[in-house]
Amino acid sequence: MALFLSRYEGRIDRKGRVLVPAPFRAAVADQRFGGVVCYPSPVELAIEGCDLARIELLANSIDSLNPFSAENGAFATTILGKSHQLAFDPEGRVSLPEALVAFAGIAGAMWFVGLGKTFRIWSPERLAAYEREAEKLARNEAGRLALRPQGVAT
Amino acid sequence: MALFLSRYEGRIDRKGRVLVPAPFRAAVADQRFGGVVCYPSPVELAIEGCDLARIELLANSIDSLNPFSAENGAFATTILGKSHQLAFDPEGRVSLPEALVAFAGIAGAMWFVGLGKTFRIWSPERLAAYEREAEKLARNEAGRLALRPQGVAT
DNA sequence: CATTTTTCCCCATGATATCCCATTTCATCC
DNA sequence: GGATGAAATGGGATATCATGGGGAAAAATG
Repeated sequence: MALFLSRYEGRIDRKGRVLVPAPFRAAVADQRFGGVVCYPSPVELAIEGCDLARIELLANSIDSLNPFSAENGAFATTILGKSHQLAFDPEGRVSLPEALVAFAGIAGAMWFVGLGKTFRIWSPERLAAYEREAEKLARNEAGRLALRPQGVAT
Repeated sequence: MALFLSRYEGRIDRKGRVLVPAPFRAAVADQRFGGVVCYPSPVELAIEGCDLARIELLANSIDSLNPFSAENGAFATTILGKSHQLAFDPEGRVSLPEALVAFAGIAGAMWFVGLGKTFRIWSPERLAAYEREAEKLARNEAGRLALRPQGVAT
């Protein structure tokens, strides 16, 4: 599965296209699907993205609940139902759906922030505000994070 | 098995046809049957759809219950007995059976919502109402959803 | 078996998204 | 510091998708 690191500035051109940072493209280059999947973050006012394999994993995890349970429907509708499979054009650009751009409050500029298995796309203002809080939290909680060897890789 | 993501608006034309969103058609393009299977959702007032392979999986699951149990008959009658195999016309349209349209309360416009292995077709009003509840539920239960590596792929 | 009705195939048109190429910018190496 | 290659940007051309409707084949009906 892909690994997204570091951060890069992005910009919407006048045709609605956004160049995905080259290192993020390289992270998904060896996959069946040449592109990324984006959806509104369930916890922040930002777009979240990952590779298709992770979304398939999520779909399988949801499906392994009772297929007709209320939780199943709720998760699937709020995440999978708002996901967009975005293919790269030959130059590595995608067109971000209007709904996601509006959700994240993006107008022109944006930041791609790598989070490992996923990444987020933030409006510059919201990222700045978020980071002030995130740094405090990370400093306080850093002692709790355990590195756990992976038995099953994905 | 097919993966259905995102959401798309649909519409019944004056000949009773509905264009299935191109990405949903692509999701089932490599299957034996060029089309989808639709049935009334057992839990919501919406049409539910999937590819033929999933219905076969469901039929097998039901069959592995006691063949003469009450549950067996109930599932089979309410889902399999009300399923319709809908083939695409050359333009990718299907004609939704009147019974399903009436069940979902659809009159003209509708929304196709991807749920991963399946999708739902909602009347706009009912989808809006459902989503208000679904988002609450998803937020409350989000911590419970673990990404689980898949032992058995489908 | 004839007639009516329905279904499905086929084509035309318009809108949209994608591809493709030209140009510019940036980073790296010599 | 100049040269080279990769990456980014912009915009015209093209293919794909959506939509509407005529007409033939199949099915249902009397």
